[in-house]
Amino acid sequence: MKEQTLLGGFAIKQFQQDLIGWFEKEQRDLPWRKDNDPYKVWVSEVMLQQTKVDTVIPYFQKFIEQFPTLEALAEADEEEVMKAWEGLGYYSRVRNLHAAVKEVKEQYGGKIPANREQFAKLKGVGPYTAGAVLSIAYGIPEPAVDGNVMRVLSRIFLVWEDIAKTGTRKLFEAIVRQIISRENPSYFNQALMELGALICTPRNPACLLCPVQAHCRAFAEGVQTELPVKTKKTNVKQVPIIAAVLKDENGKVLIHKRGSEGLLANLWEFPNCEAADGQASPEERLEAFLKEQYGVQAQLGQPFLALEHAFSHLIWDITVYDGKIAGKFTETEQLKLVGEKEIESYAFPVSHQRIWEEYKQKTGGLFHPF
DNA sequence: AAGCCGTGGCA
DNA sequence: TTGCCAAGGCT
Repeated sequence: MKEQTLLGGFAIKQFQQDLIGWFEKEQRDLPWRKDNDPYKVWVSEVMLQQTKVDTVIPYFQKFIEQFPTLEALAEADEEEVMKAWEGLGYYSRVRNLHAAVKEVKEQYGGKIPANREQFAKLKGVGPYTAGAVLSIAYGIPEPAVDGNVMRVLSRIFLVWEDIAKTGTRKLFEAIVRQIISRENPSYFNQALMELGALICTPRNPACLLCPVQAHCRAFAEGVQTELPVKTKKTNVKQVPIIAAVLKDENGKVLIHKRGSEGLLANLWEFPNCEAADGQASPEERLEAFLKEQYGVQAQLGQPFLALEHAFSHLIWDITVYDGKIAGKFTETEQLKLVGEKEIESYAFPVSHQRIWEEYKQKTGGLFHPF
């Protein structure tokens, strides 16, 4: 076995002691570490997926205040839950969490299952989240392999596999299963991640302060900055977007709810479409789109804002017009006219929050009849 | 398996 | 300024 080759001569007990001892002394005081309530641990782990601790803290506190228990979240309205996630990104996380929590309430009597088989079946619960919640909340010795853990272990055991590849995680899980503390799997897993966040960082790891320096093969060979191996691919394409803040004769604003799949699913937005490459003028194109897709007769005014918004895989170049709604149309669940005050209770992506902020400034928040 | 899915911070 | 990165999961 490859793992056993890797582990040859490795002082497991001493490593556990050094690692956990350091964590007991140096761990950060974080809001989700105040107790081991499985629900709160779960919420924190979902929020922390691909998201920095500093970003998560205020969201976590507000979320738990608003939905203190699994039942409270299960019974909450979708719109309210989306709003609580507004600005955090990766919005399918919260949709899946909401569905999963309902599932736990109905199928497991509100108790989060204490085994990987059942827990990992829930929506949005993958191998990492399952291991994290099971070990932290229930003390079960399951691996919780995230980016931190792969980085730390790749250095300690000199693993040159590409961590960008899907299958590589399993190799690290196999290692963790052999070295995890059976006495305190919670601290062991958390310590590995905390070490990755504070000491064994991607660039300039603080090896001189590292509690497990003596166990680290990368440090011994002076190659810690070459690990982990991670292939990158950046293929970001630009997408031109035409958007509009449209008011009716009463000064109400038209907003649209995005579909339930894909980018920014279920979030609200100001009506917009992709700009054509050349041909028709942007104004005409958006007006035609509004008529065809929404049955809305609109008359665009002037562009008042141009902004660029970068996602991980694409860039929106948005030109925003003001304008007015000319005729009647039918409001639906996805297409609403709302008052200026009411807008703030809907969840918008950051790019459209910016549009609204800018619009309010330009108009002084007042109705103007063009 | 590889591409999709957000956002803000930092060198 | 630009690219890269952060406690991943889904399809």
